[in-house]
Amino acid sequence: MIFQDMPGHLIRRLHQFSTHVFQVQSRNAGFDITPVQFAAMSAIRSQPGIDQARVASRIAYDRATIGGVLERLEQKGLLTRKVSSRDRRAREVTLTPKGHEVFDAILPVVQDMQTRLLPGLTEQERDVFLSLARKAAIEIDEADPLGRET
Amino acid sequence: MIFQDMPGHLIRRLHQFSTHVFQVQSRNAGFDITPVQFAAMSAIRSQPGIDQARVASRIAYDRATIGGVLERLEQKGLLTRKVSSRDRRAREVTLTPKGHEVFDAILPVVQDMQTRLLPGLTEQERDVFLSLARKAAIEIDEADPLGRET
DNA sequence: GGATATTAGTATCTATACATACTATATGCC
DNA sequence: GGCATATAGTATGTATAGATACTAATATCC
Repeated sequence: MIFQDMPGHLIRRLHQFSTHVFQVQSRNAGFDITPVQFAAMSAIRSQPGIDQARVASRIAYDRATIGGVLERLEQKGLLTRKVSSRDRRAREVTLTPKGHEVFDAILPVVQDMQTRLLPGLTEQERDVFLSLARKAAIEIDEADPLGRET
Repeated sequence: MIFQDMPGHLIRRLHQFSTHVFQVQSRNAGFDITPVQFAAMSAIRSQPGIDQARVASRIAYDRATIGGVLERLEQKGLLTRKVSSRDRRAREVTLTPKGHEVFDAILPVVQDMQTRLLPGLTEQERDVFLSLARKAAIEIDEADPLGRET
């Protein structure tokens, strides 16, 4: 099998393009937000006060990576972290007003770009692709290699 | 749209799983090779003496990343780099005998794992998914955001 | 044939991405 | 309660991943 046709390479290529589009669109809209940062903010917005470990498992990253991501978001003033009173090991994360502002502003940009992540496919083909991707993703979540739980 | 259902997130999840499987299978087989390192070796094997920039464009990476990847492969004794006589800026890359050995040994492992990168899909579904992925990848190559040329 | 534009590789910088190990804390069990 | 175990976050180390800028060398154009 030719390397360029291998599933692994194809998947990587799609992912690379996906992050590329995100970066370009995000910057064009005047933001300095990465895909992971957006994902983290999305998780925090839907669950204010969530702790870091749960942010990580929600969006399927490891704790170490998310620690750094949240630190940078805090430095940008988009969120706050405070030690939980129930569990002094945990840090509860919440979006600041500025964080909400930025998220609300970038959300439509991110939603718009989703249709451009699979160029050259018709809407039907995209639907087929995505439903198969969802099916695989569910299986991956169950095997749980860095997946969620909870 | 729920974050977990967004195309961008699904694609990232598949990519993450794909590299995870690669890492595990590669290690289980006794190798210490990353997906990019395998990709680079594959390009070099099919074109001995290729220069670094072409390795990068063949496998759709930027020059800077590939520079580091090739340096590490050289340190492991899997390839050699020598300044081209035709173009003193370029470095011609070739697999060493050890490099060939390692590549030949890991190739079947990599080919085997390809069918496991989309768990939960039937063979037919996988074929559909992959043909759509290929279609999108071709489009991406033409737009050429970090893509090949040549 | 010399100025100009391109190109190959590297250096630098930022941000993932994840394994592993370590500290502090919490929980379970007896 | 006291101890073994598990968990949250951080620290450390390695490897991408790519933007940007810089140097050296080549190609192009007049």
